[in-house]
Amino acid sequence: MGGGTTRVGDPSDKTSQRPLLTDAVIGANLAGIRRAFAPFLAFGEGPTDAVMVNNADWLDRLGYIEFLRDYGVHFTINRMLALEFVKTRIEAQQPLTFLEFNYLLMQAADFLELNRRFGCTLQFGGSEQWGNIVSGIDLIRRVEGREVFGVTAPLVTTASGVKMGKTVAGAVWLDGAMLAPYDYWQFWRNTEDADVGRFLRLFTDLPLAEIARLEALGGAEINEAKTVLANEATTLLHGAEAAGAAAGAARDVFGSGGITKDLPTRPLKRGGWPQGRSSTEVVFASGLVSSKAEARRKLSAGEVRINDELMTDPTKTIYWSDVEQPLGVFKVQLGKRGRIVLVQPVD
RNA sequence: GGGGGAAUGUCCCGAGCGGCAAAGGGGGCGGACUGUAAAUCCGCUGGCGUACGCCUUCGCAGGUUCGAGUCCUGCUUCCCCCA
Repeated sequence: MGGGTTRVGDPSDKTSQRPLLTDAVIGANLAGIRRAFAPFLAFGEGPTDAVMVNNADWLDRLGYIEFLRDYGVHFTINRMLALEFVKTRIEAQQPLTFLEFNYLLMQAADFLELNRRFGCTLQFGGSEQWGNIVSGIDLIRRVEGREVFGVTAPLVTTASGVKMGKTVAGAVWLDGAMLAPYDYWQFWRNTEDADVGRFLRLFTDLPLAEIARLEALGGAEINEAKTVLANEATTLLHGAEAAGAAAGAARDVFGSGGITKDLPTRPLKRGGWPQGRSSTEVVFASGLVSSKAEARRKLSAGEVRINDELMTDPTKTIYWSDVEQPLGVFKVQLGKRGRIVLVQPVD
């Protein structure tokens, strides 16, 4: 956790100055990140358990002179100028601040510190971290005489070049409270054909032979592979039960057109309205749109179905008595086969 | 220290003779076509309101004007050139 490095910000992101975070916020973020990783890692005290540390623990105490003397001596400008991100910035006549230039020293120092404290020998990161990681490897070799390693992965994009992680409601959240398991399952189910094999290898633990069989499926049969991908990925994050429920909900929705309690559900206050609320209010309550104006637009454009009926009048009253039984909810759907949210009237 | 340039719809890029809710892309959402896919074509993409409508946006703060993204002044940040 970069509680220390966050104070200087991400050098590559020049458009937005990263705000200084208070210790309280950093603590909350740390807890949040820990929660996000919990399904995949076992945190604890055991020999193979995961630990999460905050680099503010050692970076904050570091004085400038001390920093220069302990770490600065091991870095030559000659080598740093040869780094790819430095070269490209200089060649492109783009400014490279001293702060950015120093960022990799701090990250290298982190690796060294982790190596000393925990015997950490491998640093993993996105491909843009290559220079930072290699600098840490060099530093550890010089200071400790130990050989350590780095692994980088390319930014994952879809076959059509789109960055991974964007979806209707924003990002693909790992937190089930931010993105319902059903929607997480759907995200994987809607993978592009060309990505299925790659994603199965990257995001599931299936045997390679099985993956090879799945990605060989052609035409509409590839959908079977997508279902497997969705099941596996959702199981890893939310567990087999949630994955099964999401798959079942999908069968009901896309197969029979029915609804189940496993679909995302949002409340709608009855308030002072005894009979019902306008279609705009109901759609807004679903969270499928971010404003009532957008709800009106989408209704008028014929994008919305309520209880399987195309609803084009933004002012039409939806009566409380129109809820679908036995769940007692309105089924709000964006697009003919698009996202579905159940809206439940509450007092 | 001196000179020049730039900041636009809070997703991004980017046009913008003083009348602008603001061109055009990309992205996103929807439709047609399909297989809950891709590609292609079409529509939508500031907020509030049932509605004539109202409100808020162009780095920040003032000013000129009936009226300012557009002109003037100061400030902030960034870039380039000279020293």
